[in-house]
Amino acid sequence: MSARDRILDAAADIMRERGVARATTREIARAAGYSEATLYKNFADKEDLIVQVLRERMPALDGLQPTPGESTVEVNLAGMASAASAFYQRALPLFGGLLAEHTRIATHREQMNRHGAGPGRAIGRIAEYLSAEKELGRVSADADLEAVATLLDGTCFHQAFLRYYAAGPDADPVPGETIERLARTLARSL
Amino acid sequence: MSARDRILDAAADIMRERGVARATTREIARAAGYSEATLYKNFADKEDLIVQVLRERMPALDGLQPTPGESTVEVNLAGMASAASAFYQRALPLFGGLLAEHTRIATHREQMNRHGAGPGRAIGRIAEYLSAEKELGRVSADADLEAVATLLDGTCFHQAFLRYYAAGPDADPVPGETIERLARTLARSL
DNA sequence: TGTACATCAGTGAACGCGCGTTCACTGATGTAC
DNA sequence: TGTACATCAGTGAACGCGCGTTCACTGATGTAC
Repeated sequence: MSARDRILDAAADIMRERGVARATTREIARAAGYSEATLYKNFADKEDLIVQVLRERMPALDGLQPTPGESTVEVNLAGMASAASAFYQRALPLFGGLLAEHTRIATHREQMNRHGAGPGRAIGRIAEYLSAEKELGRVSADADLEAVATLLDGTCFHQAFLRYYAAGPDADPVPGETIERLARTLARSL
Repeated sequence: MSARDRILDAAADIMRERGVARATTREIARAAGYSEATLYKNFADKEDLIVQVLRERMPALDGLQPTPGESTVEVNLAGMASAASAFYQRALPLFGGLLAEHTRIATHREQMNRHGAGPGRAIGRIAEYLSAEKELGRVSADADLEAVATLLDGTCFHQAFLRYYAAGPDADPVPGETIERLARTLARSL
């Protein structure tokens, strides 16, 4: 494992646990087992390090692609909600610190746009799935699929945020019962 | 207008525009038209100043109490969504910076709890309204009102977040059409 | 009415610490001949 | 096989700046007698 990787790991850990504002180059280097000078041999500056952590250590958004036609739409909605909220719970501690500085938000936004990622991406995927179900006739023809996707993703984000706010980076996952109630309610509108 | 008030105003402005991380005591004092020493005559330390800004300059959450039985439930839902998303758009620039530091989140959370405020408060109010409509028979008896309130508030929060992320503290409000589609979709489940 | 003193809003200038960043250097590992 | 040199990962120690914070001080405004 290269020094670069070890430093990225340490930086992600510290950003997650102590927050971006308290993540100093000294502490990151120390946690990685290197000197600060080595950190600067691998990254142009602290900004660069943070950007690379966000690019390379951001958790993946998996489990958002149920097979249309299988199981029930409600169950599939719940599955996607579970995946999305778990993703946001892991991503927020890394990502949230950006909000302290607008200039840094801008930098990050460009990175994400170029990378095809960024927040709100989940909405598109959920809407795609629902659209496929519509083709199959499993959701009503006049439902507003985009709105349903927006409601589901937005609420998952918010739930993750509330838990992060209340219990920090190691908060429990959003309870299954909550997720099922959200999915059931949204399914009623489909 | 007291020095204290002027300093709170200046601090709120700068936190909103440049972000909490870039809000230094020097710049706040300068914008308020006082010396830093005066700032420290009025506030114990920078932490204290920030806490007071969050307490005294946090925008109000108004317009969340439609009269049950009036207009239509769908229109009332849209009105609440509009109020909530406008509130979050104004609050996020002040509030968001907290996420950079977990210790500061904790301090703020205690303040808010003691104050009876904090995020998620809107959910209760929306659910209350829906409950009154249920009494009046304007929403179906088996609807999950708590879930509907959670979906509405969460999505407003997320929409505000997405706009803040995309366009900074002076982003346009969430479009009326978006809000209406969300309200219409949720109304279908009621 | 004048005098002596207390109070208080406010300040310029400095202090010290923490943090990002850099510099000159070392020791190990190729590599050419 | 040995020698001379290049390369490269890595470091200790320092530098300088920015920022939060404090200190000693000033000038204006009561206030008692």
